[in-house]
Amino acid sequence: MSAPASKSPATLHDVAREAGVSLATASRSLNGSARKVNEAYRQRVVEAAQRLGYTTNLFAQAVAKGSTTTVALLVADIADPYFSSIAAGVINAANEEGLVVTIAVTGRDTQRELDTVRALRGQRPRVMILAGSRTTGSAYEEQLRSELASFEDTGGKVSFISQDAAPFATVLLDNRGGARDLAVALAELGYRDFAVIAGPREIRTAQDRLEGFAEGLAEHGIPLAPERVVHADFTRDGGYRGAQELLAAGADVDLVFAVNDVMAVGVVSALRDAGIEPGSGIGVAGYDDIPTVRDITPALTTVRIPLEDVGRRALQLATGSAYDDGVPDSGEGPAPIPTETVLRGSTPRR
Amino acid sequence: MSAPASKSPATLHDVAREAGVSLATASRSLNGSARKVNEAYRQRVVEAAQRLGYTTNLFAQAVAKGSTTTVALLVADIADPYFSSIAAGVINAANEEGLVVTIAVTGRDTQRELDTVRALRGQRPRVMILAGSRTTGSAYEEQLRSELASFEDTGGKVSFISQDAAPFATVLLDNRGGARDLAVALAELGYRDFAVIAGPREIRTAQDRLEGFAEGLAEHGIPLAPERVVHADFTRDGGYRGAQELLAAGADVDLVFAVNDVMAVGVVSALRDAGIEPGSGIGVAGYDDIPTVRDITPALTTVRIPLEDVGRRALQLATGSAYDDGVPDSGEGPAPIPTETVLRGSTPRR
DNA sequence: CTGTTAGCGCTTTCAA
DNA sequence: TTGAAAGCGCTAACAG
Repeated sequence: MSAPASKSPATLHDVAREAGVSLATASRSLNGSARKVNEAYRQRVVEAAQRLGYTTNLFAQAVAKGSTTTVALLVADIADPYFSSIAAGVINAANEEGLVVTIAVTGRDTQRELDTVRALRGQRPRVMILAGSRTTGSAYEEQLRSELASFEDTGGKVSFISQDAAPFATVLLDNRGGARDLAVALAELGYRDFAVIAGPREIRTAQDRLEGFAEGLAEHGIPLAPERVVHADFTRDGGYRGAQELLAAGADVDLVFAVNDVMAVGVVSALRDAGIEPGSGIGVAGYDDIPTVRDITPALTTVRIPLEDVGRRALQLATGSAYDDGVPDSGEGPAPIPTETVLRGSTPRR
Repeated sequence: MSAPASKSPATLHDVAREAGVSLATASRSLNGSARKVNEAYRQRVVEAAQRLGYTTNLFAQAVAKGSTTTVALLVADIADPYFSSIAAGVINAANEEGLVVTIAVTGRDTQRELDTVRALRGQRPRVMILAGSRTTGSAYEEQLRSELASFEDTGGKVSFISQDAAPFATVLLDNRGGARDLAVALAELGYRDFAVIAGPREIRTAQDRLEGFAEGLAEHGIPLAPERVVHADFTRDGGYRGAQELLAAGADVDLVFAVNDVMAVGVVSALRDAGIEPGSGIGVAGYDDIPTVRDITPALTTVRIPLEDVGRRALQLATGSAYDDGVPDSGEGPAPIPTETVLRGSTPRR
C-alpha cells in the first residue's frame, strides 16, 4: 500500500538543462519541423531526452500551437460490428497521419449525442466524425447542426457518415440505392411476398433502406403492404422480436428483409426457433455485410458496404488527405460509396 | 470552396470581459469546484459563456491543473467483438466519471504496442488500460514493463486485462481455470477424442487456455496428443484454416476446442464446408461468449466472460472507484472475474 | 467573495 | 543558428 513517491514527468525544461542548451533549442530539436539545428546540439538534446525518459506533453503542445492532433469519433454503439468496423478504419487512417482517436458513444440518443458533441468540443479536436444514425425531424437536429457549424467556424472540421448531411462533408452512403438493387435482385430470384423488419421510424438510415427496397419491388410491380412492415429496434434482439411479431400476424411471406445485418441475424434465429428453416422456408436478407453474416447458417444475403474504407474516407475527407480515386469531388466529398448486392444461401432461387 | 473566416474559439478571457468580471471569477463560475461565487456574477458569466458559445479548453485546463481527464485504451483489434465489447465497458464507465477515452490498436504486434504506449504517454492520460493479448518471452516484455513502470512513477495508473500482469493492477481472467472447467464439462458429456485449435504460441491467453483444457482432460484421464493441437491465427480465418489442417491430417476427432469464439466460428464454417455437420458430427467449443455465437448454427458451447464488465472493472480498478463487490481486494485488484461454462447445441451429449 | 498575478509545458517571434 | 522572452488558455495561490 506504499504510494511510490510520484515524480512528475520530465519537462522540456529538464531536457534543455540536462543537455545544456536553451529551451528553444530543445524544442526545435525534438519537435520543430524545419531542421535548423546544429546536429551536435540535436544529438545532445535527443540523448538527454532519452536519458530522462522525456515525452512531449501533447496537451501543452496543443495549447501552445493552438491546434491538436485529436480526432473525435461518435458512434451509436461501439460493440456493434457496423460501428466497430468503421472505427477500425478511422483509427488506422488516423494513425497514418499521426492523429489520435477519441471515441464517444451516443447510444442512438439524440440528446446524448448533442451533449457529447458539446463536451467533445472542449477537446478542440481537429476533426469530429459522426457515424451515428442520423435522426429526422427532431428538435435536436437544428441544435446539432448549429453546434457543429459553430465548431467549424472556430476551425474544426466535421465529417458525417450518412446519406445526406449537408452542409457538412459526408461520406455518402447510398442506402436507398443499395436497398433498391437488393429488392430487384430478390425479385429476379423469384420472390414475391415480401416483408420488412424496419428500424425505428426516426432513423433515417432505416427509412431510406425501407423506401429504397419498396421502390425496387415497385419496379417489378410488387407491392409492399404497410402491414408487411414492422418497426423494431436496430439491434439483434429487435430483429428477433420483429420477426416474431410478423409470424404472429400470420402473414404469408416468402422473404424477410431486415434493414441491417444485426437485425437479420435476429430474424434468422427467430425463424429457426419458430420451426421455419431460414432459406429453404422463408428467405432472409440484411444490409451492411458485417463479418458474421458469412458464418451464420444459411449465409446471409446482404448489401455490402466497405465499412473499414468508409471510416478511413471519413477521416481523409476531413483532413483533406483523400487519395484521388478518380471520382469527381464535388466539394462535399466524393460520390456515394459503391454498394454491392451479395447473394448467399439465405435467398436461394425460387 | 470559400473558406469561411475562421474565428478561433471563445476563450475564458472573452467570457470574462463579456461578463465584466475578472478571469478568476469566470473560471470559478464555470469550472471551479467549490461554489464560492456570488450567484449574480455566476449568472452573468454563465450567460456570457452561453452567448459566446464558450467551451472550456480541456487541454489548457489540463496543462494548468497538471492532470488530464483522458484514459487510453489499447486493444489488439477494435473490430474484434471481444475487444469492442470490452471497449464498450470502458467507455461507459469512463463516461460516468467524466473521463474521455482514447483508443489505440496494436494489431497484436509487440513492437507496435510498445511504440503506442510511448506515444500515448504524450497525452498524459490518467490511466492506461492494456487489453491486448499479452505475449510471452519476447524481448519487448521487459521494455514494456519498464515503460509502464515509468509511466506510473510519473503519476499515471495502468491496468491490465490479463491473466497475470503483476506488478500492475489487473482485471484477472482465469483462462486456465475456465478452459479446465470446459474440458471437464465436455468429458462429462461423453466426448473422448479432442483436438484443439490453439492460437499463436506467443500469446499467453492462448497458451493458458490450451494448458487449462489439457489439464481438465487429464483429470478425466483423457490425453491430448501434441499432434491434436494445431496453432493458428487468433482470428476467424485462423480458426477456419486450423480446422482444415486438422481434417487434412485425418485425425479421428469428436470434439474441437478453439481457444476463442472467433476462431471457433471459423471452425464451424470449415467443418460444414468439409461436409461435416458441426454438433452432430464433430462437437465444437469456443471461449469468450461473444454475442454472435448464439446465432450461428448450432449455437456454440463456450466459456462466458462478462466482457462489458471486464472493461468497466479495468477502469474502476485504475480510478479506484471500484464498487465493493465483497471480494477481498488484495491490492492488485479483486479475485479473477468469474467464468462460466455455457453448454449449447454445438456439443450435444454423446 | 473578488481580482491580481504567477505559473503549467510548450512554441515562436525577435534580437543577437 | 541560438537564446531570451512573450505568449497559448486556464488554474491557483495570494492579497484585498
